[in-house]
Amino acid sequence: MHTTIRDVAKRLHLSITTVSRALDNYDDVADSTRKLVVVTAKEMGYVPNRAARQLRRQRTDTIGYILPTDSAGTGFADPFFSEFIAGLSDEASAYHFDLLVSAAPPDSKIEKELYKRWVQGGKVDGFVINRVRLNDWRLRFLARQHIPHASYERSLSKLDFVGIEIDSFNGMLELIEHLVERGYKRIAYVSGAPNLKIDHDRLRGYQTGLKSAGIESDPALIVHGDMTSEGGYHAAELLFALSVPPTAIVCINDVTAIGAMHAAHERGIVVGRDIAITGFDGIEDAAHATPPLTTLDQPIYSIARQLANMTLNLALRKTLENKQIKIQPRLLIRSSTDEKRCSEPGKAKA
Amino acid sequence: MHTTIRDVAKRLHLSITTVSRALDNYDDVADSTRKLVVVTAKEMGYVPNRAARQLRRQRTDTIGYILPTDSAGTGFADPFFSEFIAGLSDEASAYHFDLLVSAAPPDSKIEKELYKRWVQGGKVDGFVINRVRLNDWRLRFLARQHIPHASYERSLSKLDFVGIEIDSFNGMLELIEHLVERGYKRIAYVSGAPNLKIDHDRLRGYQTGLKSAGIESDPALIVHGDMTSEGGYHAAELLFALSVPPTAIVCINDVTAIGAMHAAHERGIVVGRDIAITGFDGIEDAAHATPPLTTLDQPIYSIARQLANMTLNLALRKTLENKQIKIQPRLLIRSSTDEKRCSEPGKAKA
DNA sequence: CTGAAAGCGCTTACAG
DNA sequence: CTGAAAGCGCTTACAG
Repeated sequence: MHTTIRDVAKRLHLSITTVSRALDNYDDVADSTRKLVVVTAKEMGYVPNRAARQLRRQRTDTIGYILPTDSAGTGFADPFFSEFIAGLSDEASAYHFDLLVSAAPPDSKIEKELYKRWVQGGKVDGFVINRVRLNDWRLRFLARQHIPHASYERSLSKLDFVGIEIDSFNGMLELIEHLVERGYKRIAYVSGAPNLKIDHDRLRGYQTGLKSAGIESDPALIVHGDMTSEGGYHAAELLFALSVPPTAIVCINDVTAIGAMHAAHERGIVVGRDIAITGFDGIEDAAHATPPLTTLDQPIYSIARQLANMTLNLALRKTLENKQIKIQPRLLIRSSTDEKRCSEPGKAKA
Repeated sequence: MHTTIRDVAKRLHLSITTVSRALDNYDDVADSTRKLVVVTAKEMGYVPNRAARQLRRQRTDTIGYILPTDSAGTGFADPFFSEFIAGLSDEASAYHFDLLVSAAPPDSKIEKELYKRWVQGGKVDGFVINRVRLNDWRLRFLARQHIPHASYERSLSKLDFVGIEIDSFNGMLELIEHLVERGYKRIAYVSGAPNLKIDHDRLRGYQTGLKSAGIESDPALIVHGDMTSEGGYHAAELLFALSVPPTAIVCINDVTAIGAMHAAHERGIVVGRDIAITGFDGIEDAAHATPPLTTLDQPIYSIARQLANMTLNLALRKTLENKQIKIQPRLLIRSSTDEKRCSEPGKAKA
């Protein structure tokens, strides 16, 4: 179909061996030959066939990432993932790696088969994983198969961990402290999925934060979301329907918080005055929400780049400088918690 | 490394030919043999090596998509792309295709090299393209090379077009009509990039809509954004600084509108009362904005699935039922334009 | 410094 | 119904 190495060799009356070596910068090729080959190859538009190279080299120079979509498929609209994928792509490109992407609902049969097929079929050299679950079969599977991978968040298992951890726990402590300082006491939490590592950490941070402030935790104030705006909206509605509603709502992530703000707004509750609402992520839209959203910011793009970097370096059998990176979220205080606090409409239940 | 077809054949004392054919459902294999092969292959965890198959079949069963990122890389946070990629992945998976993703700034050298490398290196069988430019080299290039592709939006060129078009023009007419009906007359437009097909259509729709309503268009009311919230924010600031600011702002997309709402809010201008703001896309966060955003909704996920479907069917040399699909955006009227209109603070300039 | 040859793991005419 | 063989386009020990 396209120009092959054979075409280039023929044109120059050289062997394909020499052409291949010239292009790969082996040092046992005459300089004059190399130059000739390089120029001619470029001129002829020669690009090594990917499949042939993969087959011969027994590696793919490709990393895989599987999006944690809903089973519904639609409504998968968290800008977190746009940024994350952009980061993965850019880092992969910088190393002449490719990024293979697919989508599957977390913990589904589809997910399992995808990972297995990609591993067995030799589609990728390694994986980047996020939205890690507390007990995540992916991590066990990849470790057992000795497939390079870097994950955002470690699971609870004792496995060797390569990846990045964000200190959600201390971030939440700081956030709760901020809220308490502003006078908020009846603070609710909207979760993502209970088996997510980040949810686990953030909930613990929330609870410990309350305890440190001497606030008794009220189970009615912990409600389930699903990390979407829609979920945040419904969760907030439940909270507002309580006999003693919260005066602050801490959300697992920004899009959840945006949904919660919507629910507040619909009831005429003014965010930042009547109620405080907070997020986690630092997506661009959070800065532009009405009012701008107080959040724990994490550098999504950069995290993605680092994860891709770890994975591809593992795939290249290089030793990593840092196998485990810890990052601190940065508390961005904005108007959604910034105005002078309202009076607490009631006391926390016993 | 992994189980190969040879391993399976050896175990069953069959030739690799027979194993291959049994697994591929050729009809000249004894039923009993086929069953045996299928069961054994599954048991042994055999998955055909992707590179070998690609090399032999001379096709990749992979479609490519290149994200139009900023050169900066960071801040690429439009949920449009999360949904779009989810759609591409899901459709590709359904046909046992893979999705290769990379990122490059529009019209950059990097973009050019990526497309060329992917084509020459036989990395993908076809492409899905969006954010089409008026005069888009990608479309010319892929047509010339006879590479299957489907694009979201056609360019201005006369090339055969396979893909989806959205009727931005009539959508905007309808939107402007809605605004005029509500009494808004001084209507501004925040653009994306002037060379984008969608921007071209939407701007024309805006202008024609004004004309139909007998409103003279004021060049000062047309300002540049960049399809991000940040861009929308700054564009709106410019508009608010005009001696006679607009009473309505029509934005190229939803995230731009969210940024514009922020700018309004910051100046104490109440959106939906003091000013109308509209978007385009129908992303989830638009429904949850404060106030919820009036927008022209398009089914992003489904569009992506259809584009992927077109591309992979072209790659499979099947004839498409519809080479060109036109869709109508759906006007979703929400509170950002819904409240009773304010008095116009001034007359349009001559 | 250069080339002939093997082989990566498949698929697919072709022969029987 | 089954198998032996060629060949997809590379890379890389090995020989000279």
